[in-house]
Amino acid sequence: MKTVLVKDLVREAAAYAGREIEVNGWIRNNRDQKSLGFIALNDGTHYNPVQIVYEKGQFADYDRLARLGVGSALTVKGTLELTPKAKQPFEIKARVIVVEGNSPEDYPLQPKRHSVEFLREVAHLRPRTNLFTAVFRVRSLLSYAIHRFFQERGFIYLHAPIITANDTEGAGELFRVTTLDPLAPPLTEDSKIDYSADFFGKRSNLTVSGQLEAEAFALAFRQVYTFGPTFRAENSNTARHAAEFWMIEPEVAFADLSDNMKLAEDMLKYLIAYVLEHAVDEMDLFNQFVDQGLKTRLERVLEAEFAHITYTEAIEILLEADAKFAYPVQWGSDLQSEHERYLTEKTFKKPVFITNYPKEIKAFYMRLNDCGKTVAAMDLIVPGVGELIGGSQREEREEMLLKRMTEFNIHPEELWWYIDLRKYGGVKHAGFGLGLERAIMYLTGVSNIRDVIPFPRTVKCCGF
RNA sequence: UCCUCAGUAGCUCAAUGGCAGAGCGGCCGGCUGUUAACCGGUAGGUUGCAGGUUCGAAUCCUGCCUGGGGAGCCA
Repeated sequence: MKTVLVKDLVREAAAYAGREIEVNGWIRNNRDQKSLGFIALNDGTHYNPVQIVYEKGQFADYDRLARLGVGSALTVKGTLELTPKAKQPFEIKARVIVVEGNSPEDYPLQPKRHSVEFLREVAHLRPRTNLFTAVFRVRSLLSYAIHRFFQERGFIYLHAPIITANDTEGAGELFRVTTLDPLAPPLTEDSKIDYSADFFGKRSNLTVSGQLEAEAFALAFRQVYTFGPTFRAENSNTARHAAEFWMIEPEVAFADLSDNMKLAEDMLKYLIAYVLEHAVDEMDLFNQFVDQGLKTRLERVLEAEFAHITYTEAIEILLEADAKFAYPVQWGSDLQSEHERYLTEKTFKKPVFITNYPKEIKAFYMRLNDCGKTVAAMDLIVPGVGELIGGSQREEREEMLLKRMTEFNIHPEELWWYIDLRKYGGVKHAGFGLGLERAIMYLTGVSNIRDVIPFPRTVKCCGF
């Protein structure tokens, strides 16, 4: 007999009504009475478990079935019966129950609410809980939706390298990649580590961004995006930072900053709509147990035009704000978390693009505006999460790029190929970075990044 | 890295200087088709670790460890 998946039963229960079927899965809950018992069995294909009914008259080993623990794996053969008056739309009246894998009484998950902190300690079992089932199904759906969005628009998917020797971007601390013996590395004449003897013949590290490589491909394919793991060795201990996370970085040739923002807004709305449509049960769970304003907020975002303000306007709003900030507001300083939160949660109550930041507080590759004081950068900040997207129009003028690199103390010879892109058919182009995990947090209301990554890597934490 | 709060049964928590407890889960029993079922019984503790104050410490003090929240940095 072919095993039927619960997701198919849910979709066309009537077609299976009265028929003998086989299902298998793991026990979420098992309760027995004098003459019959009920098992909630989750087979991994659907948010909801299927109810298995077993009757004493049918099973010689009824007492043993009644004692099966949560987490046990079963194969069940029986008849599907529609139960329109009950909480569940259908159930399976069992004829045969085979115990595939027992789960003893020390199984950590109970049929009750657990704290997310406890569940992090059993990261190998937490995907069997309602919350994490929902989170990781949404993570998968969202990843697919991201590919769909870009592929539908003709973007080329670029696999940017994971190991690089670009030591110049300054986006956080780097994880060194080396095959040298840490106890006895080869030394140069002046007693420094001789990286010319290392695997790549130079210092190398895990990527902190695929953007520079994406620019090269954008100037060949016009529209590209990267989607892959990114690594930062920053000693930051917050609910929004991980050492290993996934980033999406579109890059578009012949595009300026306003094209860039249009793309970001279209993308975010597409992703929200996709998840609301394809993860109905999961979104209901988040809305009920995690963040009660979630669905309403996301639905409003779909209809709203995102706000657009310049950095200078943001400073003016904050200076006039009726709020006390721990950090002073002044033109030239970067916006603090509290400032961003005020703008997106109090002033606008929706996503806000902030553009044209002072050149001193942004990266060297961002295009200098005509005023000479600001660069064509944009950050998208959203309620609850803060910065979700950071991007810019890139500096396509070779002379200007070299000048900016000098200001940032970056040696041109280390990025000779990046400068070449300006020399040979350089055009205006723009792109941005979206943190996948931040997007999941925004879409689910889950407030800790460790709870949207299957096996999170953070400072002092690399278990599993 | 800084600030801050917490750590008591498998889980969630109570006990604030004087006998270490409850709910859930586990185990045993009962039960009308249950829905995180319900009812009864029962087992389960080096109160994070080390030291100190005290007649007496889960409770007060010091150090360390672990975790949460916030900040910096950023996505």
